[in-house]
Amino acid sequence: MTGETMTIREMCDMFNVTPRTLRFYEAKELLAPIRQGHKRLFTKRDRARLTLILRGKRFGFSLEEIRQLLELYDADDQQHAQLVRTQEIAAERLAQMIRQREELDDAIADLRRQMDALARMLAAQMSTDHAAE
Amino acid sequence: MTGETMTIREMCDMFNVTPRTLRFYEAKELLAPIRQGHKRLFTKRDRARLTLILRGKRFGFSLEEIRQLLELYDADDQQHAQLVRTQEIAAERLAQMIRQREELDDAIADLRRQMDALARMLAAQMSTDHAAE
DNA sequence: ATCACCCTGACGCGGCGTCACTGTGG
DNA sequence: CCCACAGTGACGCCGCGTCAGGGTGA
Repeated sequence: MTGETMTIREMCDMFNVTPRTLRFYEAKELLAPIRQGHKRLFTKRDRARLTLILRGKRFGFSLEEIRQLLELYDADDQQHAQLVRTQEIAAERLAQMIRQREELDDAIADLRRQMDALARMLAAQMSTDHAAE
Repeated sequence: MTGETMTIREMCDMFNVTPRTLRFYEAKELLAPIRQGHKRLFTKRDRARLTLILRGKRFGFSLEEIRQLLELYDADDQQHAQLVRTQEIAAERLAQMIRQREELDDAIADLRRQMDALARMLAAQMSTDHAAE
């Protein structure tokens, strides 16, 4: 809280994650907080990386894939080749997400059909023996 | 293959799952194949249950939830209360799936924006020093 | 001495994949 | 005798949650 670095608590509050998550990301080499004694101190760099990590997760990348993307991103200069590679990877992910969306739509339509069938069974029951109750 | 029962291979081919999956479902008490010696033989009942299991998975139910639904479904007579309960559970699932779809849509839109930004960076690069290459 | 927070193991879950090894029928 | 298939453990993966137990500073 010297303005520069943050404790684990502050990070958690800022990004809405748990301490366990931050420690896990460190173990997986996604973050690299410095130490004050045995305590972690998260730098601006960690903040930037965590932002990218959480964004990557929303897109459905695995942590290992995210680690590799961060590596690309980390090379001092944004080389042409790296940007192109990133673009390819993103395009693949997008395609998968779109497929996923189609499957989800199908499943939703299917579930609605099942629910309709259920509703019909209930209606049929009502109009027979259970009607007197 | 006496027409009545099927071997694990036949089941796998029919439902497009692996032997490991069928054994796992048995361990979780979702299926209950009979035995011929030490070999499994899957009955018509197993086929019906597996159909429901795979359908449940598409809807995003956990195997444990599916087990409970199969229990309801198994009670000899389709009691009114059971159907109503099933309807409630299905409605909750449907709501979750719809939320999930919204999140997915947001993520897709977000990824597209990121990709646009990337494309602009590449375009900017092209129009400067790398243009000569 | 208490309290609040930090730390480090280590195990658990869900849904299987993947060995390694042992029958068994043809 | 061999091969293809069946079986049973048991461990691995991913992304953490959740203890248990110990340290540290106010």
